[in-house]
Amino acid sequence: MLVRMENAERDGADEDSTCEAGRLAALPSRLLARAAAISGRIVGDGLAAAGSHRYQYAVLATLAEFGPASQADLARRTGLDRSDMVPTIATLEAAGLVARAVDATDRRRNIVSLTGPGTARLAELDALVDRLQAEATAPLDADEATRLVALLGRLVRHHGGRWR
Amino acid sequence: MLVRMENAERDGADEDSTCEAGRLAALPSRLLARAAAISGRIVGDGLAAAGSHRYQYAVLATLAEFGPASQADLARRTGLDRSDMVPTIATLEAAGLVARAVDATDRRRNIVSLTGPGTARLAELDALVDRLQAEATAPLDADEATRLVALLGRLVRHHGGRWR
DNA sequence: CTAATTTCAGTTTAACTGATATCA
DNA sequence: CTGATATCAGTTTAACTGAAATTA
Repeated sequence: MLVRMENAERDGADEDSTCEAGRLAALPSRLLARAAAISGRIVGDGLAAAGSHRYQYAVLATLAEFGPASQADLARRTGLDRSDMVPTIATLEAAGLVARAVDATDRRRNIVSLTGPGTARLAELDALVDRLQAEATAPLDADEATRLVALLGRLVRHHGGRWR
Repeated sequence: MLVRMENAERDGADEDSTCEAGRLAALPSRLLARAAAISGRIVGDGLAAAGSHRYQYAVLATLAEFGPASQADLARRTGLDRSDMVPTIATLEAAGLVARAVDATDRRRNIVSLTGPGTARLAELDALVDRLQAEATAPLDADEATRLVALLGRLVRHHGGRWR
């Protein structure tokens, strides 16, 4: 399989000695790693500047979409580790953005739910994240970004749909 | 900008409670992170099983393409950190795959060059890496993988062409 | 003097592991 | 009993930082 880029589709930036170049730069795994690092930094910094964190955003967005859930369910739905869930929920609860209550029907579980302030906060963060995603996928237009998402989605789903 | 996936282009895998789902799963930054994690694990494990490492492969491939170079030049061309270069080169030298010699015209520099065994080893690793890239980009066909690489290449080049 | 190179020692951070207590 | 949950403490690893010694 040959998936290297040769010289097609350059974006204007010439190679220089302070920038990696060559066959290596066209390997899918390396491009994925760099694109992930770039987008991760943009989204992480943007959320941090707004006083949040991608773990928090993942929890809030998942609660809004699926409704109240135990921490274990949230971990599965967000892809976060169960142990990283604990301080994330604690921070959100301290900020009044979620409520945590022992499940009366299964007292092992905490039922986590969005509060009113949490819903409002999520609306702000949704708008912010939309801008950050657009920044992260620049210079692709909306159509190209959609194609990228479709390709990545198929790749990720093919490889088991889970992290480990 | 709306770059979410809705329900189009599913790959056969239905959502279940042990797999993250929802809007979140269609965010470019998250898909990039997961695709990078998947391909990084495939390539890293594959190289490890062959007794190598992606840092070593990056150095060998860059030496083959650009010829002998100082460690600082190799760091710039590969995108590796100058400090991670040191043990990488040391390991390659100990295995006889590269030679390291003080540059007579600038005694701060080590000139690193491929040895015969290094060239042979690179040929093996090139074949291995090609297989691993194909595995990492499955289930995309060659054409789709090329499109993915083109999109990622434009994204990465737009964001400065460097890691930091 | 400043600036580049190699090297080392240590930091940071996300992601993860293992163990414990609790409960179904 | 097994198995799920919430929690905590600690590990791992890549990526990075800062500084020393050397040389241009």
